Amino acid sequence: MTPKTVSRALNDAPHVSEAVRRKVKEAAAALDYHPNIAAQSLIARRSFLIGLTYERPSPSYVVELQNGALSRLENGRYRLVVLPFNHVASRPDELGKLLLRAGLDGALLAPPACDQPELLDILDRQNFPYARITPHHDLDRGIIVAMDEVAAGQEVAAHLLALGHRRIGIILGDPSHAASKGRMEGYRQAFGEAGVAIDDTLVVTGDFTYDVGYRVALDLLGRVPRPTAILAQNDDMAVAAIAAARDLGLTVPGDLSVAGFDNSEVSRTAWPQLTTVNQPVRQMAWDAADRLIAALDGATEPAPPVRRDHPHELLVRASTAAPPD
Amino acid sequence: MTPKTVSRALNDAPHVSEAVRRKVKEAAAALDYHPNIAAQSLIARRSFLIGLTYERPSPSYVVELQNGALSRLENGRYRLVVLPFNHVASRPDELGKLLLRAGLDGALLAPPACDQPELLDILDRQNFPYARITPHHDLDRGIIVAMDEVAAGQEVAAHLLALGHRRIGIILGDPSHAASKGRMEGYRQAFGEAGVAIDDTLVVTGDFTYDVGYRVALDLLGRVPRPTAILAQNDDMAVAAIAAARDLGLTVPGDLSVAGFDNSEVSRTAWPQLTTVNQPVRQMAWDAADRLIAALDGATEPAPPVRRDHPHELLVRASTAAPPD
DNA sequence: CCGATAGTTGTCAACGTTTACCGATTCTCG
DNA sequence: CGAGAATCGGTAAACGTTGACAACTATCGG
Repeated sequence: MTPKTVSRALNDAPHVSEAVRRKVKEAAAALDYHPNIAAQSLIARRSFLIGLTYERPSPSYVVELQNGALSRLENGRYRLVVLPFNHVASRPDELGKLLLRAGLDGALLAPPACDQPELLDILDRQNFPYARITPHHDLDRGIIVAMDEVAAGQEVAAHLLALGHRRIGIILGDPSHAASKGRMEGYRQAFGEAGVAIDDTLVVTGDFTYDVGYRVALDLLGRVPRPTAILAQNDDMAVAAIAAARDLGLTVPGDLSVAGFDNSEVSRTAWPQLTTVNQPVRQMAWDAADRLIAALDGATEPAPPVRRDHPHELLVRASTAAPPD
Repeated sequence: MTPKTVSRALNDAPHVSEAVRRKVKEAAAALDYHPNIAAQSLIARRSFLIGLTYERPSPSYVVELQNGALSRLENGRYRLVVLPFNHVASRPDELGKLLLRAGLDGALLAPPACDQPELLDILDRQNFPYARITPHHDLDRGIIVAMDEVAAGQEVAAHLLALGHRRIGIILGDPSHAASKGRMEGYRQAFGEAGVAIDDTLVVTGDFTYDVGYRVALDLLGRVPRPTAILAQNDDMAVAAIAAARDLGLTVPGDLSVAGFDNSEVSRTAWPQLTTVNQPVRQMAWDAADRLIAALDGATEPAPPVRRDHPHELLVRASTAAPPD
């Protein structure tokens, strides 16, 4: 029995009698034999590894991302390698090298890596396949899964405006994440439609983390007159704003309304529960993995990079109400 | 110039003149050439992949685990493959097959996989290297990193007892996690030392999640007379207990003290901030990765499986106080 | 100027699997 | 019953890199 025969039997290839195939499979099971993946990779010129890269994210976002991708990968041959990387914006070339050197078949790029043209250039130069999750620039490059961030931002801002708020503080996320700009653009639209001017002095910049969110929220709440509502660009910063309000003796939503973004776990465990926008991270990650794999498997044609939008949803919960008289 | 020479130059091996080495490196950089990892793996008989497996965990725990492991791996040749797996207890053999088939050099086993003897048997049979993070059984198998969970449980329970609480509700974690038993053992010790009997009717079982924690906390708080304190076996369930108390119109810590476990992010963003025990997850994951790699690299001697304990710390914050009169 | 020596470069085989191809056997059907 | 087809098993080569070892080339002392 040559190795060739074993290979054919295990791979359900033709030219092997059923009797032999069964015997081989039994023996393989008994010996816990598994074909050497390195040898398979060598000949197939693929590693069956997919990378996932992200940057200093809230834990629930990362886990959703991973679980979404993994739910597509499981029961397949592909494995998921995690490659977090900080400060992509300052050195996209290093991340590029890291990805190329890691021997991956392709990668899933979460923000802000998905919006680094330099990084995309490096990857394109080597024909390295990638899927971008919620990118905002260069929407003609690579596989793209997205949501309509502008519309989502518009909806949550319109919600506050409809409740009667006029003096609204805005906490932006990390400026290197393009999502930050998209959501802000949505706020702008909503204010425009309501005929309300955005007070630029009430727009402050955070970085999506609780700690910085708490600091800038304290700052906002110290203004005179005080804002009656805060729009935070993610839930962590929104929860921080609630904590800051509480520490100043304010009640939410009585004295202050707060709205977040993401529908992360903390938005539900917070008190009061956060009004937020559901970002379908899990589904987007699944879709990104699905389309990346399709591109890898049908190596012939690189599948048209059609952008696909996933639906978002405004979730009105207990942290927003009409402004105090 | 033969491939051999290129190999020697890039690997800083001897027998290459500096001039050639420099030229090769320049050319490699210019062409973005990277040696094929599959071929290297084939000859080295290693994949340079390390697996990380865990089960339905709180996001912050997973992220800490990953980041700890990754902080050891970065700048090295090893890559981290994530393999979450649910219900290990019900089918340890499947997880074993998954790990063996994934072509890994070794794996980090978080709870509850680290405590499945059947799984360890399967891995041992194939001489598959693994490091166990906070295991509670078979403490003579494999590389082990741990913390003194019993002592930690004892400290947090002693804290509540010292404040004067006598009617204390206990919310256990998922029974398939051995940590659940270890912490409970610590509670028992503290009660014993204080000469207080544990009221078994006030011991309820959760599964480490917020939702189930909320449900069982509501149940506990409905008892007559009501407990004056709740010991939850992790922070998610503790935060759920606070939410349940609030929904019943009780104040924390005025009417009810609540203590958690883990020092997860939510324990700091909750209000009031949680009294909890810091579990050095990140450091333990780093250590586990470090020792696993040491074992893989020094393939000759499998490094004595010395258990190593990492220090925990009781963090007294705002969610605990003396019981109401 | 020659031989020894150190330093450098090249050749061959091997890692474990699969693809391409070939020969042998069995089967089918006129 | 024999020709052709279908099926089965086997051999050689290839994937890209590295270890072992052979060969070549300067350099230096005598």
